[in-house]
Amino acid sequence: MASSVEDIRVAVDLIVLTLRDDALNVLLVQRDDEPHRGAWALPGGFIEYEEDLEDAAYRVLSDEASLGSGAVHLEQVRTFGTPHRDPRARVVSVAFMALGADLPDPERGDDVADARWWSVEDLTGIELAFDHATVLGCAVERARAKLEYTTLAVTFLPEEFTISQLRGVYESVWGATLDAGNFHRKATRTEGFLAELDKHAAPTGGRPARLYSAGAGSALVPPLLRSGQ
Amino acid sequence: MASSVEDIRVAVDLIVLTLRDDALNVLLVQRDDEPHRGAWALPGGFIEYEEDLEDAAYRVLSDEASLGSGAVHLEQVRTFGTPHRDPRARVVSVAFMALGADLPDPERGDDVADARWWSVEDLTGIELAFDHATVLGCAVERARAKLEYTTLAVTFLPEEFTISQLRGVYESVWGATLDAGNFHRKATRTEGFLAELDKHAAPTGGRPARLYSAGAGSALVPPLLRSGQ
DNA sequence: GAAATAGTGTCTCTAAGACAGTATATA
DNA sequence: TATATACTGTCTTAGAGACACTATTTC
Repeated sequence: MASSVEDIRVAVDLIVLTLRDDALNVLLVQRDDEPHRGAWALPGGFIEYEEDLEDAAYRVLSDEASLGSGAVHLEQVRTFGTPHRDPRARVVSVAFMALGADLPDPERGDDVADARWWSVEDLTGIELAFDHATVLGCAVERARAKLEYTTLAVTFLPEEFTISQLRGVYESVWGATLDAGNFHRKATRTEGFLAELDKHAAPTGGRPARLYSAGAGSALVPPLLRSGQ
Repeated sequence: MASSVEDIRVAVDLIVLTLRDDALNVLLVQRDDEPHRGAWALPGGFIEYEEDLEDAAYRVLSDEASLGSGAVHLEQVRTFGTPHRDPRARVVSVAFMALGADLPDPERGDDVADARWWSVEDLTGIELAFDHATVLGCAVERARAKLEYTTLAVTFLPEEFTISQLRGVYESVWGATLDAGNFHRKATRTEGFLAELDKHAAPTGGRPARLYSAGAGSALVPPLLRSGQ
């Protein structure tokens, strides 16, 4: 039987990123079915006929990752649709990146043998199902790049945070060390990045740090570039 | 009859951009069928079962826009898939942006009443078919942003070009005026942007300009920011 | 010669990086 | 007191913007 356009399926794949122990982590599920049974994969699922792409992404987040929509920033990354990327059928998959703070350990969802957080760094060498290594790499690079010229870093932090925590986001995601003093000046003097609160964090063996929340802006002008490090 | 996932179709839409008379132009086709008969739309088409997304984009470029693949830079922008964006069926459309130099006037393709270049600026106020105004806006903003931190501007120019022509690309796409002297210094001293040729352009009433070709780099470090204008 | 376009020099100002110094907590 | 963390000040340097100046062509 010749396959035709009616056999093309549309899916969403999710790259759920959070910080755990100062390392960028991604949520993967272990496949319970062929193909790639037992391999780790990005959570994903087919879209329904009357469902927006974003809604499908939130549904997968809830079903496969047991994460509510409240605490995450969701953003489309790219669409992957090369024939035979899924051996069963032609699947065109829209990749979404979801960023959140302190995301919980996932419960095991449907059609999934296991689900857990992986440090992105530890994943080099581990083979993922389908083309998910490419998809993951694409999303991680997007996140790294967007820290430079947007306020995206705050989505990895709780509502209230310190400058040190914010610097920790940059250091963890970029895998670089930043000068604490210079970062402090840059973060506090870039308009729209932060909103200063009249509160301080509980001290951790030193001077208590002032708390901030996310500012009104979304662009960082001028940007906070990696290159100069 | 209830619609199901078998009725979802995947398409590509093309935002073909070039410069004509120092203005950013986009190629639009006039629809010959309902819905939106007579309205102007982005060229697009459904993907085939064994066809990569990029290949489908090149096919549409050739069929509907009568443009070969040689002279364009093709890049995925975003995927649009909100239900009812096409009233006939559920269509998930992957938007591709195609940039080229001196693209010719299109011949009229199949299923199309007319096809022509529009100045992007002149299009404000004109209603496009489907959600194509949003798609176009998304692509134009992407192109504008990528001029800042990539060498994408050279894709709007022929193989050999002058610094003035390159500055003209920035000025046309951004709709801004740049200082000629400062731009010259920035362009020639940013590593990887340009390759100096041992040739000069024919003079146009002044000192003949040196010719350059695209350099080996794709990133502009440090970037050439709009914000400071 | 004037006019037009190309390209360079120079001054100022912003902001990044290096790093020393100060502030405020705990032990 | 020492130590740890948070923050601020200062110096140097890179690079952007403003703009004057020189270079090379056509008319």
